[in-house]
Amino acid sequence: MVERRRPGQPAGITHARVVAEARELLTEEGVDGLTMRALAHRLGVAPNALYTHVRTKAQLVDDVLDDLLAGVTAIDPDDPDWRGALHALMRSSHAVLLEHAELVPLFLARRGARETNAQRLGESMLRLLATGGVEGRLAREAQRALIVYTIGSAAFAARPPLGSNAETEALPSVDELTRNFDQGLAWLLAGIARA
Amino acid sequence: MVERRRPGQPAGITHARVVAEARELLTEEGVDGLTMRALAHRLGVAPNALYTHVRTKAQLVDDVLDDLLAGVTAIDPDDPDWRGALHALMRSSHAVLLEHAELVPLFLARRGARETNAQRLGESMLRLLATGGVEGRLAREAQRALIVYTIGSAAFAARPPLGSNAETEALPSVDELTRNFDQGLAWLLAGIARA
DNA sequence: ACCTGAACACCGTTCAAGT
DNA sequence: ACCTGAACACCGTTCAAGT
Repeated sequence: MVERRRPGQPAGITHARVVAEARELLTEEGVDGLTMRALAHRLGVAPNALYTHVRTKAQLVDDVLDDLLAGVTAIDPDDPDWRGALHALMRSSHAVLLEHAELVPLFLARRGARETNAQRLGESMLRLLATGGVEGRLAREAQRALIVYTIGSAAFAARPPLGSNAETEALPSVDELTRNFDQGLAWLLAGIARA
Repeated sequence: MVERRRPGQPAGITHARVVAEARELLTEEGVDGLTMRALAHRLGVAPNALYTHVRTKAQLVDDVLDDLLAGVTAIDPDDPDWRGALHALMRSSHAVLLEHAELVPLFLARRGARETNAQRLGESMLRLLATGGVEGRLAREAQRALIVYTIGSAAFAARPPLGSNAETEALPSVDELTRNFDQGLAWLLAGIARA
């Protein structure tokens, strides 16, 4: 806390630490609490020190999201049960995004932040669709529809912040959100499979 | 411009004017340009004067979105071709949301801003689904899936702001966005109809 | 390269006061 | 009720400088 440091004295900050601390700050204080200044304070550093490790706040948000996507359960992209594997992949993505649902709308707004993990997932999806005979333009559209539905569901599930004035009308549980998600996903996959 | 006004002198501002001006500001300057201060400036008024007509900025955003939804093409909620009518309804919603796509992620984040126009649309959807024999819990889930997909598609289509550093890789046209949207919607409706 | 102090150019919102 | 002036408590980011 009282750590005095003079200019030039390194504080042991890395990009990974910034992202990890951002995630913690996010879960504790919500999306409005995620500010560069609060993040710097947590790391025991001056606000502008962050700019050594991160280009902008928007880029940081992208990095947090992609860090989140690293937690998606791996599947076999050549699983002969392509529809089952695709369902599992999207379900895991949805679950992982729910962890920071508040952040997801920002993700949507930035058109998907094509970072490494997101790209890898996209490729797995195309592989599975190809196994099901869905290829070319149609595969691209199926991929887009699945992504939109999955990210959209997570964003839609974003809880209002704790001190909200919204009627306390028993927000749906994670379980219920997942069941709802599953149902729509099944409809979508059924449509795609018959294409 | 040089209109001097003393405290108490009304400026002819109404809630409707604030919303309308917000929409114009939004199309001209994008979502980052939509600030209370810029909006007040446009209306020739001090920033805090807006708080006579609007409770918070978040509420204003909700109002703008609902104002937007007023533009959705009316359909007959008892159309026997329920699937066609539902498709048309969602397509029109999608088109209208594309007008301020940048704003849509905020809409998602606020869980749908249940204002009057949004409610009316939701009821039409349930009516049409009932005509198709989809009722009760399943109807609720179909409604949710359709809304998530429609709003998600619009949000996903949000153009990066003009001065973006994103590779200028020929962003999809509105026509193409609509075709893509239609394809996924058809899949979803096919799945729902077979439920 | 990595950090600090200070500053710039903003925000949304509130408060007290005037008509 | 409707507006103003002034202020509060913040923001993200940049610049110059120090090691």
